[in-house]
Amino acid sequence: MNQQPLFVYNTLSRKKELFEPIKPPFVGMYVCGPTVYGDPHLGHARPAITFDLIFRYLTLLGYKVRYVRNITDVGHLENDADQGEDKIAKKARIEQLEPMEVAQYYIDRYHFSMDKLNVRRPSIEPRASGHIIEQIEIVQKIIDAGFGYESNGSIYFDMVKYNKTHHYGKLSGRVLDDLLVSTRELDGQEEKRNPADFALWKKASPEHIMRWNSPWSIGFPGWHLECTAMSAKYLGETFDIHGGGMDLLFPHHESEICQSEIAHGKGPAKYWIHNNMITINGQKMGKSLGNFINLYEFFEGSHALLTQAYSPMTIRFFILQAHYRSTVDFSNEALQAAEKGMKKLLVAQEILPKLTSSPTSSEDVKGLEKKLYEAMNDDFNSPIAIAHLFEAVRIINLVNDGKATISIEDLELLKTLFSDFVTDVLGLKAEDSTSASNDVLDGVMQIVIDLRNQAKQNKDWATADKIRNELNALNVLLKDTKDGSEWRIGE
RNA sequence: GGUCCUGUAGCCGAGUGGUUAGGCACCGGUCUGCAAAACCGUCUACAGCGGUUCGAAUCCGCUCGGGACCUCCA
Repeated sequence: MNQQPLFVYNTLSRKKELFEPIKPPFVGMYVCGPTVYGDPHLGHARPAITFDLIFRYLTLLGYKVRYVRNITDVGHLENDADQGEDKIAKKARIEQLEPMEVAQYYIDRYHFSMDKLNVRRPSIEPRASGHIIEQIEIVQKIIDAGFGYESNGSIYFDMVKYNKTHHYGKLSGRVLDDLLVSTRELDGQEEKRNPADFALWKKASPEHIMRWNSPWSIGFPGWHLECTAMSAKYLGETFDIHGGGMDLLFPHHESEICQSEIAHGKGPAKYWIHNNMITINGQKMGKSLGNFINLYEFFEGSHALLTQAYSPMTIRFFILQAHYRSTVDFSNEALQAAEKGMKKLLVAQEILPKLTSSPTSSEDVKGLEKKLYEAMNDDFNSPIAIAHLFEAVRIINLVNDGKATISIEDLELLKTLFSDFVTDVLGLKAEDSTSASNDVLDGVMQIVIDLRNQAKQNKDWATADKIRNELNALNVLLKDTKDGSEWRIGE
């Protein structure tokens, strides 16, 4: 385990801070998960992979991480946080399904895609609909404290009152007075004392099918409430890391802070970490823009913007090649470059166990180890870590070609580094187990290679090339070396 | 309009006030029957204009461009 200090960028302070868990070696991390009313798309992959990286790296460092990522299956409304139809209920109405049928269907689709991307499942994946009681309790606490008021059966958070005693906007930098001026007019605003107030509990209209009993009305919880309730339940009232996409910074996370400050008397998280967005041709993916590509389409290449299919690992590598706080612009060229680079890395990892050691090393593996930890300790800088891993790739290939030597200690260290960083932290793995060893296939390939070698000895290049080309067409690659021909499956 | 981020070579993408990021592509070389792979090497950069400094792509200002949030979106 590495003992160098870890620095993380905290959105609260807008700078990198030394990471010190509240109760080491335990780390509590809460990340806002998907609202399950549609297929997971590239935008869902970014936070999932970002916080998977953080989860995995903290684990490598020896922390005992409890990672909670919720599923929003109620309360997230169309058009406005306080108005409009519930997203899941709307889908259910359109497709004539139970709301929970819709949620389950898309949860399964989400899990399938995340598993493909080799995103580790969180420690706990709570659903908002399963925590209505906890949410009602928080609303009651806020009312009791005098910061929630009832209006026509709905409960709202009194922002103006809050701002007098607390610092509203500490996370997003928003100023309440500006919001009061710029908030646009919406239906139903007359229930609120102030347009900036947000809903804690909404009374259900007659057609609203997802509804629960509460002290105030039959209704449903406000969107921001679930994260406050579930994070406190599983991680405590103040925990280490709260994560999510930058688009959630305002108003969602800002509102969470308000709720937590009143209900618990303190902010929910010590470190706030936000991943940036993915853009397509320089523009954010968005429903209204109609330019978002779902992950199934990526895996199959079935979208007009895609010139080919991209494997889950390619997408993962592509995302990790940029720092999580930068926007990543999607393009076929960038994805193809990522695909090739990743294969180079993974092929080197396959070669690694076959290397032989020498009495001395001509390459600096220990320096590499230091650089890898330094990169990750600097706010999880995966692109730098990957750049250093390509240095390791060069060493592996040099040793494999007999152009460099490596000691037994360095070889073992190199294996450890690949296992720790490529497999465990970056979560990269070879795809398509079709290349898994298979005695029959090995035997057949040996026969084919022997036949081709005979042709080569007879200088029958036509036959030798024919065999190689046709194997190529089957995605079997031949590589002629001094010691004979090697083969592997894959481009 | 308000708040904030950003502009790096053909493409993608790191970065520090003074020393090669890295990947993909291109070109040349080694190797090979020819390839592929690998390795070696070359070549394209820091939006523009000022300022601070011995020195700035890196700090400051302005201009131009791109983006995010303020509405649902990860």
